[in-house]
Amino acid sequence: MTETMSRYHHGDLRAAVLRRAEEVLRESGTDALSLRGIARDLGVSHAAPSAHFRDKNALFDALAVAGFRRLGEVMDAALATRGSLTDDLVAFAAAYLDFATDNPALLSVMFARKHSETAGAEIAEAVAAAFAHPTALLTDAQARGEVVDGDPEVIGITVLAALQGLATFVGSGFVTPEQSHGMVEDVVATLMRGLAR
Amino acid sequence: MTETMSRYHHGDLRAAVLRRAEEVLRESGTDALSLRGIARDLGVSHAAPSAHFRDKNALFDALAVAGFRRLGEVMDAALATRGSLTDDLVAFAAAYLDFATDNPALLSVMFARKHSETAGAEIAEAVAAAFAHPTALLTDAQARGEVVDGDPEVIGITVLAALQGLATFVGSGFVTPEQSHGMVEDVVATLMRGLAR
DNA sequence: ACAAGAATCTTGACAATGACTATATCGGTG
DNA sequence: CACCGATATAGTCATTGTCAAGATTCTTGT
Repeated sequence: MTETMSRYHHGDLRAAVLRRAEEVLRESGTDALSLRGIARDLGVSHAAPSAHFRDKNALFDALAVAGFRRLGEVMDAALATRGSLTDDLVAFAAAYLDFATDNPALLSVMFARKHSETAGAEIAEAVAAAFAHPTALLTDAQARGEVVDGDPEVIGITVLAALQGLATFVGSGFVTPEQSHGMVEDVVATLMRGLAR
Repeated sequence: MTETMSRYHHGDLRAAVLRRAEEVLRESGTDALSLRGIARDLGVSHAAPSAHFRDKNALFDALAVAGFRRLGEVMDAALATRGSLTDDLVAFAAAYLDFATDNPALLSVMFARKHSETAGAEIAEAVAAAFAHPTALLTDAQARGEVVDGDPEVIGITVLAALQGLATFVGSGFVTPEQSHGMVEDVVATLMRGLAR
């Protein structure tokens, strides 16, 4: 599985393309990403990736799926050891923001608005899987009576939206990663207590 | 001021370019936006826009500034008539989400992570101006004792992040505009009451 | 009024990219 | 072992962003 690097002109492209694409995304941003550039970096011909990705959008779709898978793993890891609900939420939020800080370009690709219809379903599945753990965290707490009654969908989306919004602010530079790190606990506390006095 | 359409080959480009760019953004999305295409649509030579926008990024920067200006106007209008804090927040949130629904591509340009350093300051200024009204809404309420004590920065960012996150979900199709519309009141209520029981 | 200079627009060119077609090579299967 | 699909290559094309001169319009100082 890991023995064939590129003896000939064959190998496990697709995986290599995805890996390299994520690297470029992390190191140089979205618009530094080109199919030809990746092919060049991997030592294959400029049209080789087209055998695995019909389109550049297909590559973006695959990157989005992979991104949500990894984000899901990160959040699962953060929620492996359970404490109080607040502690769990802080850990979850910190993990989300760390991911956003480390992969800002990937995150914006994940939430881009141009996924093909066919890939949309696959992405939606990956999203559901990624957010399954955190939403379960809330619905469980709701079942135990630690969280307000109400549509779990609304509650979950509100929390996730707050984190994604903060991640967007970090990604666009309006909030520094340090600021976001320092704010996580207070933001979660604000979400828990609510605004009203 | 509005008399010179384009008798000759001169006119008020820059404004025309910005206007057309926003149209393309709204109608066809970000990657359908090309300098040459805009020039073509406006009947000028392909390099004409370069006199007003050094770079394609410079155009994006200008679009971001214009976007935050318009977003600020929209929010100001929504907060023109004040009611209860909750009502005001709902009106504000609805206006934000309407803007996001009507201009998804523009919103992603506004929060893109590649603003030149020089333009960064101008954008930051526009952002501050746009969010001045909503944040004042919260700090005023805080001063009147209607909102929890605590760092106003954190409280404001939490609310704005929740809206921006929801806007992102709408923009990427994970939440439909209808759903977001139906959720606004509940989301604001959730933010007001908090999660904890 | 008018010449000088700045601002704006045009034309031409170039390299890079995404996408397409035709062709060659590899791997597995009957 | 021949066949065929999957995979990779080479070649080509239109489009795009960017740059460099050069032309045209507007402004400004005198």
